[in-house]
Amino acid sequence: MIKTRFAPSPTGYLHVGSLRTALYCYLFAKKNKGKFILRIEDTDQERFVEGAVENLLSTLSWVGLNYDEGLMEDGKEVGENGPYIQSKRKNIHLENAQKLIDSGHAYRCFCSKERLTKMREIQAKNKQAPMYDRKCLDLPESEINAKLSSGEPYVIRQRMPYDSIRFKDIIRGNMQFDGKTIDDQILVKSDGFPTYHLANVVDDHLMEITHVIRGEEWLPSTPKHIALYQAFGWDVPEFAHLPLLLNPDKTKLSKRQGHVAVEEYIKEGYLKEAVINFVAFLGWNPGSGEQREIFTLKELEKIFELKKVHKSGAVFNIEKLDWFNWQWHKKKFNEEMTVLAKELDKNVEITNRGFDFSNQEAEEAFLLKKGKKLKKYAAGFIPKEYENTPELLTRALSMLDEKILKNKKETAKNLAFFFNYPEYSKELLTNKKMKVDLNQAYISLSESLKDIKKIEDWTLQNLKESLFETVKRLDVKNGQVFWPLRAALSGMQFSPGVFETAWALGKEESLSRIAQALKKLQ
RNA sequence: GGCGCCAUCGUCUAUCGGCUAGGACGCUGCCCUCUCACGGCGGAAAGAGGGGUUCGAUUCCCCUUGGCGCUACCA
Repeated sequence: MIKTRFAPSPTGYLHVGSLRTALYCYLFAKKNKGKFILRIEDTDQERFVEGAVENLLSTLSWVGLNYDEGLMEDGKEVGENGPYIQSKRKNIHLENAQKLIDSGHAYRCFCSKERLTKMREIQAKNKQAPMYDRKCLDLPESEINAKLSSGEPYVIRQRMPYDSIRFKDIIRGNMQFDGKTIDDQILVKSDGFPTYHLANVVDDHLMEITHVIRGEEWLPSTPKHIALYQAFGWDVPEFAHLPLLLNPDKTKLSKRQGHVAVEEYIKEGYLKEAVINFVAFLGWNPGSGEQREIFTLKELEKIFELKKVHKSGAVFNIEKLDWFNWQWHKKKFNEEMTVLAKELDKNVEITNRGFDFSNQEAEEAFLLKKGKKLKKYAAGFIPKEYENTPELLTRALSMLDEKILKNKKETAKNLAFFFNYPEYSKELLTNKKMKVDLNQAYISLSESLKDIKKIEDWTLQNLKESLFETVKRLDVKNGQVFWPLRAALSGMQFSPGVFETAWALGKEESLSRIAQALKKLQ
């Protein structure tokens, strides 16, 4: 049975790079009908951050990466190989460290940090690789006991075998490291806690992890881990080292160059589907000429292959994330709107341009419901004062679906003109390209005003009919009527279309704005 | 400095030795159109360099160059 694990350390938040690691671990396990487990690696007491574990778990659950074993959100642990919080496994680690001392694969080191620093300085000066000089390797038993009983602090170091170590990485193929260049790793710190290296190996073994999938930054320490497995006499798991996620300048993705915490993206309103989809494609691709890019988690579970993960790092390109987000927003919203439209009108026709309703009532009801839905989507980006006229707000929002779905942060900006008629010069009502001069604008506005005044039922349909009638009567091009009218209604160079704008504003306000525009032209 | 990893458009990538090097993001032209947007159709844009192997290399090997990672009593 294949078993993978995601083993984050709770240092504050879930990093997007970690999210991808977790995703790949999850996908690989799912694809192979294996198990995915979560272990908290909190052996570094100095870096402990309050609330970090909770944060990690809730973020993981937000994206939907469920695990079969590990610490659950309610604080309970699930699985037979617990505890899944590393600090609770301290004794297990220490027992195993002792075994290593007994078998000669590890030794106590009493060197002070000062001595070690000095030693490294000298080595650096001599252009040597900084490595522990094994001063404490062959300390006589009597001396060790004396130091121990006098309470001198010590660490436990792994005695590296100095043989060259080879292994096969699933992603990178054959790896080889010269054993002589590998430092005697500290296994247990002087505070009595194990380091990552010991704890990770012991726990992975005890938890029966078959595939260690982790970031490339661990590649150089993999030989140390393999040496440990061998020292213990344990089976060595398979390794897969994932390429790094990069900043635009190609350095390891960091906080300094943009958002790196998954929760930031949640806060910004990114959809989990988009985040997962985007992150899955950073460093992996279904290959075989597949050109589709939009995939659900479920679909990814079926097609994911570790062997197709790349070797080189991938730049985290926020613009592409935005595109994925937009695709997903659109997809989900359209699905919801289709359901809604069918509910309201059994005979609605779905065209690639939108919905054709069989009756006006259905369309009007649809628009209002759509507006309300969008209000929820853009929650937090709508100024409070707009809530004072909720009907206007709903109608206005219903016309801004694409803009809101694309970037809800600009909702207030897009909404403003509906609520406050902007100041503008009469030139806005003209358009050279469309052959609308001041005179034409005056004619178009006064004639269309005359027509729409007669509309009793202020519906989108009626507005369209009425205004096309105006165009026909004046015998001009659509734009010659619609441009000045849209400009007059919105007071803006860019806005939703005429019909939509007029409909949203309502009859009274529309007539008033047209009248005000006409005044400018007199 | 030492050790290691990596190398196709600006970015994410396809290619299992035959390539007029494909797609996506971004950029851009045109069309649609009452503006913006959406949508549709195009365009510019890539195999780091040098050696091999081969009838033929982006693809396999070597070197160079470049980039990155690790080099803590952090993970």
